[in-house]
Amino acid sequence: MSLRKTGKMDHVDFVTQQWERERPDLDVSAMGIIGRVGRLYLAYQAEMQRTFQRFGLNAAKFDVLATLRRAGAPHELSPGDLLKATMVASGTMTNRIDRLEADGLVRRKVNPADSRSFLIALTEKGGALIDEALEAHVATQSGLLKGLKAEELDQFKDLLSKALISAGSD
Amino acid sequence: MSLRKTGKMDHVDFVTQQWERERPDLDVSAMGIIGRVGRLYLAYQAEMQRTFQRFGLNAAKFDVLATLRRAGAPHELSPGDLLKATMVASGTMTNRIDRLEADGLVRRKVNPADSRSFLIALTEKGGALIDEALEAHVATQSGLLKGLKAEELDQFKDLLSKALISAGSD
DNA sequence: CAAAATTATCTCGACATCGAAGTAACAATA
DNA sequence: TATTGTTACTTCGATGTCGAGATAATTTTG
Repeated sequence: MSLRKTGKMDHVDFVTQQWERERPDLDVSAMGIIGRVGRLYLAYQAEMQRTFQRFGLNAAKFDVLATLRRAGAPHELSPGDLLKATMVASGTMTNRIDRLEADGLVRRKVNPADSRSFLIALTEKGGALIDEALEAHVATQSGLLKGLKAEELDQFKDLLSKALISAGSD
Repeated sequence: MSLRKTGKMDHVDFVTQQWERERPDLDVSAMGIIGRVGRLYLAYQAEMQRTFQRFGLNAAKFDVLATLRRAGAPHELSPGDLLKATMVASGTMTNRIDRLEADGLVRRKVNPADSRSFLIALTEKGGALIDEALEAHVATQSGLLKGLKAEELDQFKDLLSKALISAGSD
């Protein structure tokens, strides 16, 4: 590695520059964007996780509790509903529910409409916890973006939406 | 859930709207950005993984092979160097090297400068594979962004850099 | 109404990751 | 050179995820 990080170069620039030296035949311009999306995602995850931990949660548990909470009263969804909302595999959701149930944050109720299924309901404890954790979470998220002006945030959201469409998502 | 997805609303808009109904006291505007960064990351990962699989690789293996390749000849780094470059835990790197070695894509050579360490070297097979996979990878990345114009890409990169700084990364 | 197909969830083995503790080698000091 | 501290990597147990197959209930079909 003969290149060095200097001046205003971040890690993605450094990698890109290495590729330009080693494989000048390749167009690595897209890597500059996709690489930064990845770094940004990791930075966000790391910071948000700190918030979750303050409430004894992790991203997985928060995800399920928040999904139940924002579904509205009576804060009950079937495992299948939760699966669709959270995009994890079936066994993963079973595991998450098991752990939340062990923590006393949700409980499995019989589903009168379909006894293959259940209703996963927030307990009083779970509801109180997610309401509190959510407030901290949105504060954390605001803090992560506080370096951008309102106009930049609007532009950024537009470009993210366009990028999602370009990537064939949503 | 009484809200419905309609018109040009993506999943993040849907979630945000649920929160505005359930917790109108909270400012969830940051969620619209951070949520999209997350969705975009997942979309990119999913698509890039398809490319890796065509070469019998996954993101973890590609990551290590690419790091060795872009380091330049003789394509050898110590496990510690690879650790720093890839940001995984030490045991994870040991595991990755073990698997790549089992595939015949890298080999552990003695490090003449320090026998606590090794040099992880691309084999001929590994070097040929990563060169080929890399070409497909940059093509995949370009395809993921093809819906954005050159000017939009420039703006997007700037905003991502600003967002990284705002998040305290790099 | 019985049989077949579908649906909803759970089980379980494979795998990747983390990170603390262990082992071996190097470096610094007296 | 003997001791002490540091560094480099591996080991290993805990955790989380995936996804194919198993189980049980519902729905469809004849």
